[in-house]
Amino acid sequence: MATVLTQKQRAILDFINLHIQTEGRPPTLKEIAKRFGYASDNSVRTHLRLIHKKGLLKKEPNKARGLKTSEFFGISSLNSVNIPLIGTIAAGKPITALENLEKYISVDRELFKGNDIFALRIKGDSMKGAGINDGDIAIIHPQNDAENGEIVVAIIEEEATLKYFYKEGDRVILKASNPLYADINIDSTSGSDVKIIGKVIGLIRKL
Amino acid sequence: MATVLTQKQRAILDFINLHIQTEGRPPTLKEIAKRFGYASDNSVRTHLRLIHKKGLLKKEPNKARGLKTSEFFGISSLNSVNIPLIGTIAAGKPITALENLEKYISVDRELFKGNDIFALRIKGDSMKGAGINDGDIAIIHPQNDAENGEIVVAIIEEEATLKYFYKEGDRVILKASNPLYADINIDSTSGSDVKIIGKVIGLIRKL
DNA sequence: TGTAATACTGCATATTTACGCAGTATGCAA
DNA sequence: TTGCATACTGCGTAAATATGCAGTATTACA
Repeated sequence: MATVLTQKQRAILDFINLHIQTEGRPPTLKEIAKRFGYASDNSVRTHLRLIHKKGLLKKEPNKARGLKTSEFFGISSLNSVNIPLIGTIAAGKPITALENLEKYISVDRELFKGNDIFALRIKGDSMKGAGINDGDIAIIHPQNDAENGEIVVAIIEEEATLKYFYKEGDRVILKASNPLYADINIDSTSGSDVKIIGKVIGLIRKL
Repeated sequence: MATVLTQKQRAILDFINLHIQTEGRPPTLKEIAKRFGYASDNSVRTHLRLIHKKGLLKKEPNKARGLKTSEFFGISSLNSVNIPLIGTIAAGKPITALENLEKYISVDRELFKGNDIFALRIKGDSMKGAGINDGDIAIIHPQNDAENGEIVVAIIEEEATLKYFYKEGDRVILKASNPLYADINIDSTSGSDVKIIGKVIGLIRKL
């Protein structure tokens, strides 16, 4: 008898599990009580005590949201990361600022590795020759430098633009793959408004 | 320029993520302060505010352990689906058979919707004009038909190939975007070996 | 019938936790 | 220099949260 949960207990345990998975934190006693329509959170406590007796719940005393379910949720084994998708660039703001945020998208964490990677909605056809089309989503690793031939994100006149990166001595040349666009030269001496903020490490397209 | 997190901010964000994953709940301000040796939890608060400004952290005010990292925005892990990545086609097997499986990859479920969608590693440059390069991963929705102009996966001589799909009365024409490849006509009367197995709904590229 | 386990209410209190305010220090850029 | 963003301390307070205690129903079961 002592190994099986009653319906109520099962429901409460399920709710706790779900809460952790969706909210990233366990519920409080009051939140559980509210969910099940209990007037007193003490009702919940007796249930929790019983579930605990049956070994399916741990509790750290005197801690806010101290519940732990034994069915350790495998978020650590999660193979995706949510990264911000930047739609438009707001003048004077950090590129990943809230103002620029379109939404979050989920990408495979093995495929696109790195801290602080983000996604950028591409406008225009300057990189069409490289298979990057208008409306595509580029995955960006933030960095200020790159290797020759890599594709970087440059902020030119408040606009994020993709270009091929080439370095010749002290000079940096940004080339579009589309010959209609002129090369951009960045001289280390001349103060330039062009900033390289990252390197393209991947691409996602929705058809 | 603060496009990226500072080292401290990154370390704190990582700690929060790790804490959620290992403990099942976010840390409190004091727990973060203790971890980093701060005497006052207010130090943490300023850091959190800055991380929040950069869009990588949410906070539910007046809640114990109210922090949410971007991993847990929305429905967290439910944000993504794992789909099989098909590397090579083994003769005589269903396309998603184990023999063909390269691995599983995780994709955003909002971006690529549908049951039984799978990923296909693209070989060759027959669709280069459409921005699909050799080595790209195409996201496929299984279906036998399509609309004019859509890109489909056809099995031609035991090889999965991408083609534009066109229908003229009873005839189906498969065109490559690369003019070096001849069109393929499928006549409903003639027994053909060409099979359309799905439609390309998206693309993922690792650079 | 009685008794034990489950299920629930209500209130008071202690602890945890978040937050507001006031201040110091450092590096960096105009 | 001034100004500004980052980095940090310390204190006081209010809200959130857990817990202790006392009690009532209901159900299952011996």
